Amino acid sequence: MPRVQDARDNRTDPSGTTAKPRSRRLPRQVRERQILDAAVKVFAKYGYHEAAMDEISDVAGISKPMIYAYLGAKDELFVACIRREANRLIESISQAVDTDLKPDEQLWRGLHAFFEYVNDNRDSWTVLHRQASVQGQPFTSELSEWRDRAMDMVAELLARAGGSSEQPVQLEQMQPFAAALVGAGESMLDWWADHPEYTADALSMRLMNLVWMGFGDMVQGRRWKPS
Amino acid sequence: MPRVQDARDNRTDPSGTTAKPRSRRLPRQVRERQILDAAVKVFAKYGYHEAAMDEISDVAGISKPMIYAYLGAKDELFVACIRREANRLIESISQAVDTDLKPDEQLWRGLHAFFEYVNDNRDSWTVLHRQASVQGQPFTSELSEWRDRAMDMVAELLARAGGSSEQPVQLEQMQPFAAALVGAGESMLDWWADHPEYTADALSMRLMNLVWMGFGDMVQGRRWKPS
DNA sequence: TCCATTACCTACTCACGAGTAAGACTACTC
DNA sequence: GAGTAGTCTTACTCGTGAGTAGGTAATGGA
Repeated sequence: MPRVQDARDNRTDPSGTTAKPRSRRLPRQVRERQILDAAVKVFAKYGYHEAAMDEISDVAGISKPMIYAYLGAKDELFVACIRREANRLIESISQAVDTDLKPDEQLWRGLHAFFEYVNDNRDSWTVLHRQASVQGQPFTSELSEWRDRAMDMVAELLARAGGSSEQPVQLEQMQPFAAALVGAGESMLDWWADHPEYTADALSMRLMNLVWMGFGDMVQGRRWKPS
Repeated sequence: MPRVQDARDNRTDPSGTTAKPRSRRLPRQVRERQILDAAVKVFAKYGYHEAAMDEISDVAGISKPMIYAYLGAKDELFVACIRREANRLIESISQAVDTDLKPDEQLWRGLHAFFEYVNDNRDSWTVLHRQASVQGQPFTSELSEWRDRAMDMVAELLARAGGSSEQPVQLEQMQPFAAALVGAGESMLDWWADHPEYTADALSMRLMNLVWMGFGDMVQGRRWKPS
């Protein structure tokens, strides 16, 4: 007769097949990080709706009520993910951009940092980008907010590039261009996923050429190069 | 005592509050169109998962089993929407592009047609674009397929623009640029939703300037104009 | 060694929504 | 006017998964 009663205690699991032996009694802070890590992974894999809280708790190596206790309901958890990952991404990019550099160089550094971050943090990016659609209201604002922040950063960068001290460019004027640029980057990233033979370097260089030189110049063989 | 028994017959509904008096016994073809119209509307409003079959049937003015009888399960219905709307969009654009024109002019017409289509068919566009994320497997292929078709169209256009008859450009080379361009358009469109004061004309012109002249040129005051 | 606190669990409930069974009604044909 | 094909409905089932009730057990301080 197979062990029926109480075979659930993974501390004594003899098979070694249990995915993650749960470490016991860790401080809240540590657990919260583990939960967020797991949530990002699972949300990236399935998207918000298909992601099951049960799976997140599994991956985190903890039971479901802990998630609710520490980070709240599913949508709150999702918002927490967005917040953390958005901050990380924006942080990475703004660190790469030195405002003392020439405008084109700034743009180049920014783009490059963007591509590198995404390359190194696929799940993070997927959660931020692939989920932008979920329109179920509660966290929609949170999602568009991070996007706006990113957009503003780019718009500012473009405004610095386009204006002089005598004749500054309206930040607003730059907004549609910023939108286009961010979207172009995102889309190229998607395309990259199916063509991994390219490097982050090569792709960000192409994007830089497209937005800085324009296709008209490129057709004639002119290229942008980092100084 | 309020009417409890059999108050459901909307043919005799006296209140006038019934949303849509159901027209009765229409041929299959007509119903299918109505269902697809309703589905596009509801999918656009809520996204795939949040959209309820019950609501679609309501909006279509028909009962739920009819949807299953005519167009199959939810995912099949969704695929049918994607297919129809993608065809309409691509049709619109390719009609606008006359391959006899100069390459930049072709590009301009294409962009313009794109912006106009989306302006006139918000729901259609939303379903195609905002849902690209849903990774739940069944119809993912359908979704990426239409995107690939769009991308190929653009890549071809760019290849024609960039190559000469002696030295043709590899279609493949154009792919990352096509991706960037499509993404830029999509993103600008999103931005547009929050800034309706712009016209389709103004925005497509900006995008054209960005991708054809490049930001470097634009900073110096050079602009692209339609001939 | 007792108590309070904090970490942690199993085993539920309960709503929602996809999908269906079973048949009614209409219109057309022969 | 009986049969048949196609339209259309109500009223269900039933799985799934978010969220919770109600506890146990480890830890650290008094």
